[in-house]
Amino acid sequence: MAKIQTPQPVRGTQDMFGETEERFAHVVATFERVRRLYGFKGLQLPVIEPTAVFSRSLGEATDVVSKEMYSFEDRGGDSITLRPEFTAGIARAYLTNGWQQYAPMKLSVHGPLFRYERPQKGRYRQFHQIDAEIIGAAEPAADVELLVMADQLLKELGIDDGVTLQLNTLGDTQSRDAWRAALVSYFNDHRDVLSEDSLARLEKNPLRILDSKDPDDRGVAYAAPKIDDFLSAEASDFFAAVTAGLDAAGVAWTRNAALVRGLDYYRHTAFEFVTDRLGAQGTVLGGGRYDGLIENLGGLATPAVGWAAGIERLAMLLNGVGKPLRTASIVVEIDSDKLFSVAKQMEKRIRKEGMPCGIISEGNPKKRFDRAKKLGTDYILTLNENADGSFAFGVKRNVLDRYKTTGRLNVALKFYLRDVFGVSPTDWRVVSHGGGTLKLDK
RNA sequence: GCGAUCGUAGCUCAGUUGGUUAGAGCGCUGGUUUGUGGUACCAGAGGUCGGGGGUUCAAGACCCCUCGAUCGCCCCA
Repeated sequence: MAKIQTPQPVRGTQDMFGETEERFAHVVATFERVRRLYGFKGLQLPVIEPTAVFSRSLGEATDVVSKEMYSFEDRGGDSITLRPEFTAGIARAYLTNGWQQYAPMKLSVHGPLFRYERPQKGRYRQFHQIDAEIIGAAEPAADVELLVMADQLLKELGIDDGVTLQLNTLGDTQSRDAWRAALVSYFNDHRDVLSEDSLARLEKNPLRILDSKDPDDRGVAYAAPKIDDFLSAEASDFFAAVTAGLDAAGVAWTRNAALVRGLDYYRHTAFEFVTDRLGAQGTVLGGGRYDGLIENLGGLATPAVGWAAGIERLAMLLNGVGKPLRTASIVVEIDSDKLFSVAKQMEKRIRKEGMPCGIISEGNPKKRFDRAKKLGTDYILTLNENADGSFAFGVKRNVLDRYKTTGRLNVALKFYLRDVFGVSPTDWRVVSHGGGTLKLDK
């Protein structure tokens, strides 16, 4: 008989469990809380879109469209793509639902995205992002709002340490085009020193030479023409307004004139929060203004700005998952229906008080304690029977109460112990806070 | 798409220049001891050494292919 081969997971996907999952959930929960503080509305969007949503919005970035999207034909012969980003889908929803009527819109989403790439540190084929966008707002205050929110989010996650906000402007269309032309001619004059990769970039995506990692390119890139020399008065004022807004809000930033975007629809502000703690994938949150995108999708020229951040990367940077909930295990030491029913009632009250709790009553007594210890619960409550038929109720505390949550256990069982067993709340208070054993008379 | 490193039990790994029947810790199962403080004891189950092919008297080890993982390059919406 042939052995059944267990199917393997799809490359670049992950199964999250335990601490990994808790970190992930913490990032999402924090984002959901913070985005509300700034008045961003939530969105739920399809994971699949017509391929045109992305191929049209991404425009000339042929590598990205042809090689790095998960696309397939459905049974009707339509080309469908698993969303590789949020922005294009949001723009499509904005247009097809007539959301112009609500402009300017502050929107947020999170969920899975798919890119057919080689997995590496902090980079998966199915990955997850949080995303925030402001559509229909042309003023620099929108950029500032988004950045202030991002800054607060990173601070609340406790990962702002070692993370810096790098900021640049790509100018408006005229500025950007003039700068790009100057760069092409400059790099053409220095072909001899450019790396092989950068010679290819010169044809396809010259701006990208500026942030090349190749040491050969560094010198030329550093001396390359600067956007500042090509900025129109309007573009210059816009950027000044953004930086002034950040300063006023107390958000630290550094100028990175080499920070660029590969796609043509980006204008003005480009930014990345960067860390040195994630190897080659240093960007923790990135975005910019994409005033040209909605036109690419057939809409009226609509200003928009937004950012996205990889949840996995944020989760990796998390130092802890926040304030832990105190937990309890009830060990019923011997098999007894009466003890089990007492345990059940205690468990219910403890849970109702918001403290996770479970009963352990399988295996020999030693195993029960081993299991309770292994669960790492903060309190182990024991139930046994004394020789005289009364119950012995023990409380063992496994942790120092750094978070002042001792009260919960006390409150959960206070009246139960008093009403059913006549235990005085004072005696119970001592035991629940310091540990010890109580005799429960029926 | 390219490069480097790696793949042995459920997990983390050992396994010498190729040489008897592939090991340990943890976990798991059963039991013993003990009214429980992260350290008891005994026993047991569990491995096509990622997969395929080759070299050899002999391959977990060497060679080729393949799949996967990790890290980097390209790309990064």
